[in-house]
Amino acid sequence: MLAMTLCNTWKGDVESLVRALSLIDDLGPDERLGLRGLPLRLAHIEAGQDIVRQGEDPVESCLLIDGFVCRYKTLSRGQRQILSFHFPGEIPDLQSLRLKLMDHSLGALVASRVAFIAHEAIDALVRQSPGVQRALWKATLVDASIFREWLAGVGRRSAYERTAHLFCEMFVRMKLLGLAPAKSFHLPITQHDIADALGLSAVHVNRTLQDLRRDGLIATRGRYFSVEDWTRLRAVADFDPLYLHLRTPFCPDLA
Amino acid sequence: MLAMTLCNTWKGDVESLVRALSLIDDLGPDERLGLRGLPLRLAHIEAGQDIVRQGEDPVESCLLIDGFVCRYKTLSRGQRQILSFHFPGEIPDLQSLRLKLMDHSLGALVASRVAFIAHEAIDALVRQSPGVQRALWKATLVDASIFREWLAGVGRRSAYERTAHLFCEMFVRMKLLGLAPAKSFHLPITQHDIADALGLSAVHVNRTLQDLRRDGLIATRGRYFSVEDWTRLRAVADFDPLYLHLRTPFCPDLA
DNA sequence: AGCTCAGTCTAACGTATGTTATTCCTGCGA
DNA sequence: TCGCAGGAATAACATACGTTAGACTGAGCT
Repeated sequence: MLAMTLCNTWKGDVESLVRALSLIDDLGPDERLGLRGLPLRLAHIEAGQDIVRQGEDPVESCLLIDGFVCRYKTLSRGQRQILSFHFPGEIPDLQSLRLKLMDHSLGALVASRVAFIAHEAIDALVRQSPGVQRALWKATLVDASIFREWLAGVGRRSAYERTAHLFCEMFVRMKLLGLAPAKSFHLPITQHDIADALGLSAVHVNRTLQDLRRDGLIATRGRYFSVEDWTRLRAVADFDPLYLHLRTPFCPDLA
Repeated sequence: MLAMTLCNTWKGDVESLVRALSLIDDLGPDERLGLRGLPLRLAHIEAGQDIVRQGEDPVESCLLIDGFVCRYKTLSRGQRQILSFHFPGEIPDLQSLRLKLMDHSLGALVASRVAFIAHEAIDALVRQSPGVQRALWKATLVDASIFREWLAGVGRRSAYERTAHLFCEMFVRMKLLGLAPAKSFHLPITQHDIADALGLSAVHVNRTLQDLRRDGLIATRGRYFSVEDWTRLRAVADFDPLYLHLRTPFCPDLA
């Protein structure tokens, strides 16, 4: 199979988007219908490949169907800062609908399936459906809110707290999307990726993970992570899900 | 005079908003007219006072007319992380139009004049003017882009580079707004504020400023800062104004 | 079974930055 | 003119984290 495959819309693909958007805004039947009608161009992305690059001027945005992607910046001396992680149902580069040039890159951390949606199509939908417009704007604002939380974390939290916070966020977001059935979840990222997300070195992430395990807060097996003590993990991380701006407040239904 | 004064609209106040929005999006005559018609509730904010607080659910947003404000988060152990600085003409809490609860606070760094605009009024304008809607969405996206740049800075740049970068950003943004006539500008912030913005300690900011001065990159006199060597400052900071998403690319008209 | 390679882990050492505490300015109000 | 207070500067010391280098582990491939 080619790296990029062109297909027609398959209705099931856009359901994850509807579900993800419903987490932060109330979608009526018309809005759902409008979203379901968006024309999709399906594509496969290999692990490690970029979907969009810093400086480009894309004419479509990318809905993640399956896999795991991150946004990142590359600085002058080659250092990488990961800005966000994204799960199926999210549109990581929705901002390119309004901002002409990409100020960062979007890359796949594992082999992923994405659906490109032409900006023209989104614009047309948004013009005729204020509800969709509202939901999409809100989605970009939640995005920004997560950047703020990360900024505060990198600026003012210790490596230990920061790492705990990342696990809290990943856990809650995955749980809401149905990607973390119980207390454990599959996060296909390396310690190096975690380091680049938290503004740390890979070595120190390793040390910190060991500390978190020793303290009984999390457990890891391969790339499966599990929350061993949600209450304490959350306390250590100073995690308050307010910044995720969820429509229905998250209640940790854990033993 | 009272701390909060109620007044009617004065047309001049909203011109700075029109000007600021024009930096990132092309406003037609209709859009300008719509913006000028927004009802304003003027207020004075004392230095050090909060305008909105984390956790609140405001029903209006705040256009900064005069002064200098910042957004910040307060973490569990009282540490403060400043998330952004804002100049006259900007609406620092525009996001509260769509996001119910504030995930951070907005505070005045000096005595400031602001104009509150009811969310209802903005919503009404946005419904009838897609152009204004577009411009405001874009403004929140530029906001997010700046958060990303700061995140990359705090995560991956040294204190020296990070401080240089802040001055580059402040200089360019102030110049575009007409607040930095020549190469110098008035930034009414303490070294402590700079520390909280860059994720550093105040002591280290002091050391770093001395280094920047020694190297002939900037000069400071009280709270007046000046760029002494734009080319080198920019190089040290790895500053690329792309992330400001300006409509007309910034050309440093410096000797 | 034996490679191979990516990823994890360990160790020793270096340093950028934080902490605490004190002194020194400087602008401003009385 | 003096006194005051907030901010800037300095000094001595502490440490969280980075760097470099190497050994270990396990999943996939032949």
